[in-house]
Amino acid sequence: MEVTQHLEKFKSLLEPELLEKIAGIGVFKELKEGDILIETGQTLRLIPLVLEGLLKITRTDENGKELLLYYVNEGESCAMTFTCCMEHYPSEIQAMAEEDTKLILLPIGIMDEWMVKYPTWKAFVMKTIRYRFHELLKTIDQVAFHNLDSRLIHYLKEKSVAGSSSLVNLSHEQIANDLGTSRVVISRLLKKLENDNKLLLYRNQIKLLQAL
DNA sequence: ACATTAAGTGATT
DNA sequence: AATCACTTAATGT
Repeated sequence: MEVTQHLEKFKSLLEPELLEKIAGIGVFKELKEGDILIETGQTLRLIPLVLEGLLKITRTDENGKELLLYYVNEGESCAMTFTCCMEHYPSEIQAMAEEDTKLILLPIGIMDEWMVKYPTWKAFVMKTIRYRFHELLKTIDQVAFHNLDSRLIHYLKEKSVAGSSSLVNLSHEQIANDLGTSRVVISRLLKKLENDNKLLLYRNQIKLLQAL
């Protein structure tokens, strides 16, 4: 079955018996780029495990403004689900597929049992929470202690690394959304960076230079 | 050629 | 740094 092959990614993390259970209970789901898995305020009764692709987790304010919190990569799960959805609290974040994504959904009911029954599951849960928390702290750090310039530079570098290319294919608008600001501001900052020979601007594309 | 979307910019708060 | 209003440039049909 398709699910079983994808579970390979979890093989090093979870015991075989557990993997079988996941394959048995889990519901396979595919998201297209831009599809929304969880919206703010929604109560999710399922735990997502990302098999392939990338989920973008954002905070949305009442005006619909977004702020990028972190990404959920392949072989990971959303830490928020473990914490808030276990107790049936509504989600405080939004999860959107950054690219076409395949995932397995597990009912939250299994949590209690699995936590005691499978040490690897407990370790996995703890690990993802710890890692997410770390990522979140990095984001808070950026927001709290750095101005927009350095946040923008940091953001571009991360994108560059993620795509392993000095070319970043994003519009100013998209960047502004991720950083929770307006397009005009991003355009101005980018222009300044271009004048300083830190990067080159094209339509829907930015080339980062060594000087950055 | 025309419409649409992205990016650049001055002025204002 | 945000918003407005407007211009210019690139792209799609």
